[in-house]
Amino acid sequence: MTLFAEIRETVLSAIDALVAEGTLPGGLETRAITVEPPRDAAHGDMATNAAMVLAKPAAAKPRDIAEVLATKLAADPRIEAADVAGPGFLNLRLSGDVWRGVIARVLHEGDAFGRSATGEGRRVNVEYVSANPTGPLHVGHTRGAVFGDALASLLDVAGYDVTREYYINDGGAQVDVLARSVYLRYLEAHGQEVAFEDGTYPGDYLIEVGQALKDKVGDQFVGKGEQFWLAEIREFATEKMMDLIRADLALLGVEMDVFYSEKSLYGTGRIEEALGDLRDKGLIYEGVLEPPKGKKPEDWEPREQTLFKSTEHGDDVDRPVMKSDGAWTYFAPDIAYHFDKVSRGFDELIDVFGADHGGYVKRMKAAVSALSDGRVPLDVKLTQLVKLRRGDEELKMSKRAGTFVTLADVVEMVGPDVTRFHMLTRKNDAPLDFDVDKVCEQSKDNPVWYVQYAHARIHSVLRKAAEAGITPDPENLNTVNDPAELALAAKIAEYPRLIEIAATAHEPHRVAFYLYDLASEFHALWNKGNAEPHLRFFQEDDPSATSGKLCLISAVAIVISNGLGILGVTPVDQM
RNA sequence: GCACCCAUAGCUCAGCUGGAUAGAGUGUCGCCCUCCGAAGGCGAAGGUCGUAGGUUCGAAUCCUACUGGGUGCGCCA
Repeated sequence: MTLFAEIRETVLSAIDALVAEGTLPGGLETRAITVEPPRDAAHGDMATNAAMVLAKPAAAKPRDIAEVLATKLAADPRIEAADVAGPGFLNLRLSGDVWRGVIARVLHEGDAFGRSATGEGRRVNVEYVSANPTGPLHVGHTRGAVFGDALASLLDVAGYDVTREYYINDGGAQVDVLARSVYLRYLEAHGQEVAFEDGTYPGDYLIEVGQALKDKVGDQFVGKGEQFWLAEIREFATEKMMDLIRADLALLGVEMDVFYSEKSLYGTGRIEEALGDLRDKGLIYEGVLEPPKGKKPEDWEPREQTLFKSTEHGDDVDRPVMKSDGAWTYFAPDIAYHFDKVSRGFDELIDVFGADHGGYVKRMKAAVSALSDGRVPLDVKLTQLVKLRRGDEELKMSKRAGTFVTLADVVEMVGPDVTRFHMLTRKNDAPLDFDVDKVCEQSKDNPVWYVQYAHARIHSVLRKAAEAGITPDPENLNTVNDPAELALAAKIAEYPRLIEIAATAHEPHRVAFYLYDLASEFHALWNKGNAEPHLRFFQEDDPSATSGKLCLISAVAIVISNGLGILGVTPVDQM
């Protein structure tokens, strides 16, 4: 339980006591009562809206309720002061012992500090990256990979049972294109001149795949028609591409639990089974769709297709699952795939897509809602574009020219830690500027560096103290009592609550912002030591005070390390 | 035409799911910098939270309608 939740319990039992005394009427709804850090620290350590929430049902003035509640709460040893403010807020100031207790707890729990039980062991599946197996990952995929991975870690820390999953789109036309492209490289490896027409992948990365194919099969496909080699090369090339992608992900430290093949859904009855489930629910029918208004395709003709009645589950129009020639649309295997996820017993599903899949969200939610009878929520997180630049120069992507910046390029330029952290310094649904020069800068406006610097600085002090034979010992915590020091401890106390909020909202970027705040406050306290020597962490003639202060900064380092762990960034001890 | 996302300080962005006087970095201006670890520190100015309504004790946050930007819209996945 977080400190905020503990104090909330205290508030609730104070209310119960007031009810028992007859000061407040019984049967009050207390769900809306919150205990939060106030926006302005000058207001105290925590604030509760209890009086305002209870005012109406209790038929009393908020400030009057706040007054009696304040008296009750002030009797608690942990609460030093309870003041009524504004329209009826109750501002609480906690005793120094509470904050010193937080520090001791962090030291005791170590890397378990911040772990939470909010997930209650619920099984959640996070699907991310899922790039087509037709080439190396590029910057866009990088953001999805980092976001999905951090979200998965965040949920794990919050007590969920997390599965990280990659859906391999190896069942559609694009892998045929891949196979044909590899065939061209294969012919090239045999010394032939080849031309890459539109509709093939001209990228250099296929050269070695063509060579590898030659090494494997010799010249048996040369001069043969597609029917002799397409299936085999498709298989061969897809595997090579997945090797490539796995290697790319490894550069970022991303490891999937499950790679799920789209192809495995075809010819195995899985698609038919999933659609059968929808059919049994009366959600599949033959029909003709209206053309989209405004932007009508040139060659629009009304066609009868097999449709999924997604409008019954919140979509705008029904969606085709089968083309007019009887082949499945891409939506059909996706339905089957999500049916499979539901069948595997997940309590929650999360899909991380690129922003260009925005139009796909409603139908996917509709499908999951229908397949699980509303039991399993699906959250789709869209990651917006990454604008990669070096200073004023924009590093452009062009598929036609074959010049696209790959994940490997980015990691090579700035390293995995900087890549990961920076990709998480923006909400997933906001576009991201990634300046490869700026993210490596060593200054305060570079959050990655600033957070790492705080961690390194702390370890530097710890090393220095250790040389003098001083270590952090909670026995000496009573020497930590300056308001500035306790304020830093209070910031640390926010961490577990932040994790719960970020996990519930599926927003890992909050962790990055918190770490920047925490690092700022640590650096500020450090600087304050310049003017006020008693705040310096290393006190020349006072080992016990030093030891107490070491506890405080050790706790900061632990929280930074834990937070960075969620983001997948390695904390450094020196720089 | 429709759907989804976005709009907050000159610039880049936070804002804890409805709370108090809306915050940070950068930029501008003014002081300070013989300081455990240098790559700075303190302070000031800077806002009708895109516009107009609505919901209520209370709105940047929820609802509606507009404006502007992005993404997408039946045999591409």
